[in-house]
Amino acid sequence: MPHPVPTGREGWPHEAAELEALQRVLAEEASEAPAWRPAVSSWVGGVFVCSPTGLVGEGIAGDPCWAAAVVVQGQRTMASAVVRGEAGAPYLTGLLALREGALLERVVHELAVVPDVVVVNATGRDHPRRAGLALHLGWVLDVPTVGVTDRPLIASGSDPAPERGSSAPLLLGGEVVGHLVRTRRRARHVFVHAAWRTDPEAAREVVLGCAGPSRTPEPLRRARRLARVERARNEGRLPPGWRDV
DNA sequence: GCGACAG
DNA sequence: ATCTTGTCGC
Repeated sequence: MPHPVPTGREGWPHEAAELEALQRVLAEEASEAPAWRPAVSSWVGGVFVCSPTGLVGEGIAGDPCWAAAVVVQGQRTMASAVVRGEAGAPYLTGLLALREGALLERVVHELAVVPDVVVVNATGRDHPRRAGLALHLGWVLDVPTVGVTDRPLIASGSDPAPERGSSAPLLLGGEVVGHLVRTRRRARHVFVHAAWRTDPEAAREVVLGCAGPSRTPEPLRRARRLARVERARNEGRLPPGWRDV
């Protein structure tokens, strides 16, 4: 039987209490959603949001923000989009969706193609209500997602071996919610999060499958680059003689 | 009560 | 998130 769809399908509540209630529902739906498995040559999306140069701390609602999305297959960028928007709220732990969610959805909808899976700079199951922004975005878009962050939210794990490709489980209570993954030899590992329709193993495969020479997975690295270049343009900081590539 | 705490 | 970009070196 059909699930009751929460909040009249808004997707991105404006109030903390409403978001928290939605997150509890999403955590439940994520367990019931059909599992997705990465294919050999998936079209992998990456999305990234950046804030104004010089902003420190959590910011406020209305802060200008830049969001970019790219779709990569192999080494090639197949599509990209970048938008300027406003933060929906300050950054508050566990409520990142309030600040960035709507803007992320917007930039993905600007893409000319639909990626098979999207790598999001946020957590997934590693969250107080088991529904971080990466998972939430996948639910809104109806596209599988994986989270990649520099640190965990509330989960933990031990250091993987120093060679590229090694990993260690990311644990929350007794549950594996992702992996610590070494994407580059001797570089600090990244935290890889199971999110919308992805389990920890699928998430790990997606990240290693799209990892290039850099520590940051290629789709995410390219989206970050694009967002920051757009920010520089808007702030009038483009280096003299700058050419896009 | 205090600190920690995705971006 | 931001501070910092490409560059030289292990």
